[in-house]
Amino acid sequence: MATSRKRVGIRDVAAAAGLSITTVSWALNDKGEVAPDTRERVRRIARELGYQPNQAARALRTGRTRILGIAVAHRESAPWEQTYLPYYRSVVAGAAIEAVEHGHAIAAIPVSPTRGLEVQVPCDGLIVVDPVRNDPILAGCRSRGIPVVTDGRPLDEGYDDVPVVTNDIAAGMGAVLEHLRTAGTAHPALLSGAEADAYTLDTERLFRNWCRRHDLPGTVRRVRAGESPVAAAEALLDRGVDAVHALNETYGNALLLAAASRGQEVPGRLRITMMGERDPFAPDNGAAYLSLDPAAIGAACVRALVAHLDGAPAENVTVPCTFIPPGRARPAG
Amino acid sequence: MATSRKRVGIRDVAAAAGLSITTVSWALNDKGEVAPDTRERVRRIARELGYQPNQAARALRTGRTRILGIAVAHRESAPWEQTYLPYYRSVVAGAAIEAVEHGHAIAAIPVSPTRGLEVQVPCDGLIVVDPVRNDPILAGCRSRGIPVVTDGRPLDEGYDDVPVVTNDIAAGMGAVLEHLRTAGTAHPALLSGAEADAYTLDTERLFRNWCRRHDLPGTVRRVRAGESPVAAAEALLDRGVDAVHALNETYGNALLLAAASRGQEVPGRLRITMMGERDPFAPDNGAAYLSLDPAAIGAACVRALVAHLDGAPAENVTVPCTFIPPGRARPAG
DNA sequence: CTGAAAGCGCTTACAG
DNA sequence: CTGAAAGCGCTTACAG
Repeated sequence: MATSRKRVGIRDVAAAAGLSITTVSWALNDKGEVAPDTRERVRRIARELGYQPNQAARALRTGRTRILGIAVAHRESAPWEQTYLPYYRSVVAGAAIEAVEHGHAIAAIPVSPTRGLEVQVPCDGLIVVDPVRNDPILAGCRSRGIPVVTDGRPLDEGYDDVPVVTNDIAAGMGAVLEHLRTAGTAHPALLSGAEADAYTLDTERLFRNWCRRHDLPGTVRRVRAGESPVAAAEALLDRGVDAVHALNETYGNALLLAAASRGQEVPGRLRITMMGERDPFAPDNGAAYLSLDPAAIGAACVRALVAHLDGAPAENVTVPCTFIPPGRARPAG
Repeated sequence: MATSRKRVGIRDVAAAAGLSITTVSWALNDKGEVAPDTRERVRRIARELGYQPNQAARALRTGRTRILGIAVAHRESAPWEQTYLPYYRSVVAGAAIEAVEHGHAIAAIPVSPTRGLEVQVPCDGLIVVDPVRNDPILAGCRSRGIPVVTDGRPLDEGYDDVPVVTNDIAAGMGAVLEHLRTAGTAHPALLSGAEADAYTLDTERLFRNWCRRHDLPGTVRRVRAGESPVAAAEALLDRGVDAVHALNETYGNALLLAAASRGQEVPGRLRITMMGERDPFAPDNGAAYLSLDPAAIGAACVRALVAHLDGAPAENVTVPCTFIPPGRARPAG
């Protein structure tokens, strides 16, 4: 028998059940008033026929696609691949898993640095990761009326109505700096980046304020675009610092490498801390970690965006980070 | 002036240009025959009005959504978070970037282990990562006629028409085992996993065959579901092996941890190799890496799927992996 | 070269 | 409780 390869639609279900498509739609979507046994019968037939509603048609009709986009602001910048990508990947993974719980899916939205946002994907709202100064993505969403949630505070004016999910950098940096102070640092430093996002700026500000408060000579060194993180780390160590916090794992690993090449033991005369995800099964490398939990951030972004789409007022969320001192995972002895 | 918040549609563009929507659609999509200056004028007006075509309507009409789904087979298994997730994340990232080049977007498709595939996202095709035995996702796509590309060979029968993208495990394991043989191993081992996918099975087979060929006592130890990788690694080291290859970074790191707790130097009496992405800026940990390049895999999957959707015959792709001996990234001296 | 009209597959007032 | 019909915003034969 030549089974037609055409997809079964709501009409086919209606015909098989001897009902109108209205009743089928209502029975399947728990809308309107349908006799209980009719509802059951329709569902059974739909299942037997393998009916899958055409989501494009549904989206056209209802105006909701149940797709949430996720976009990274400084996607095309040179250091992105090594530094921000792992974080971004984890945010996406966390968002994707959480989205399922709310009946949504996550789509990665391409952002062209030249042409800006090109939302060819029909999505109900957008998660913008690490917005930068004069962010073209935020501007694009604003002008098109696309609901937005950001991971990281927008730096531009006029986005007070946007729900923001942030890492608790203040508490996290507090833990890091307290750790360094307890270890007796006399010359702390920060290996920072050139990207102008709230995370970078806040980290630098918190570091500087803390140094001022404790009357310590704090050095902030930014890895320039295109510069090797290892070269920057070596330059920093040559200035005689005794404790360095790194903005991300790439910079932190570069510091470890630079320290090793100079024979500086970590943690010893030199302390290294970094933002990053510590693999609990990896051997100790001497560094302390400030774990950001990007998957939790992604999940929080989804919850905030779904609530926003449902008309809830914008509410900001702060996700705690965890300080992991060196040697935590090393087994006793 | 009370600017209506309604989205501007093709009708608005047509009205502003004094043309029919047909001409507007053709001018914007480079279809049909439109006078060159008419085309330009339409485009300018569309730009001025900020017209963004409704993708749901377009998808309903054309039957193509320009969305590619990506799903992981054993998503819900317990060890997934630690072992497969990083790989999967990188595949998704690579796929997302490549998809842009082809005018498509990537959507993460949720897979319920109980209810199987629930494609609520309207996608033109699906990338299935690491299909397992009796894979419900593949079966779901088959029955619904959704075009598929897999990362990793399907284990089930009847998917000969599916394009497959694979890591060149054979060459990669060849490099790993040659490295171990040169180092003089007398008792090699493999720390493997319980997941029945082609990658795991092929790795085990290649290892066993090689041991047989070289007349060496090869030990294969599988980390059981729920078992601590570190405990498994310790149990393996207690059997007096002198070289271990780990299926992934989690297991590799567990081996490093177990070796450290036993005071076994790596690489020394004990050699450790693992599949995984070596951070070029991380200090040497003594292990050798077989780098899989998951981002390249993701990109290759997208290219294969797009070609498949365009009617090209199924063609398999093998992505090379790179062997990185220990100490590669350590600076001289 | 341009336009009027059909229709993609749904959901949802509205009428019985 | 059920059905006939409108319409979401596009693309595309078809007719001029």
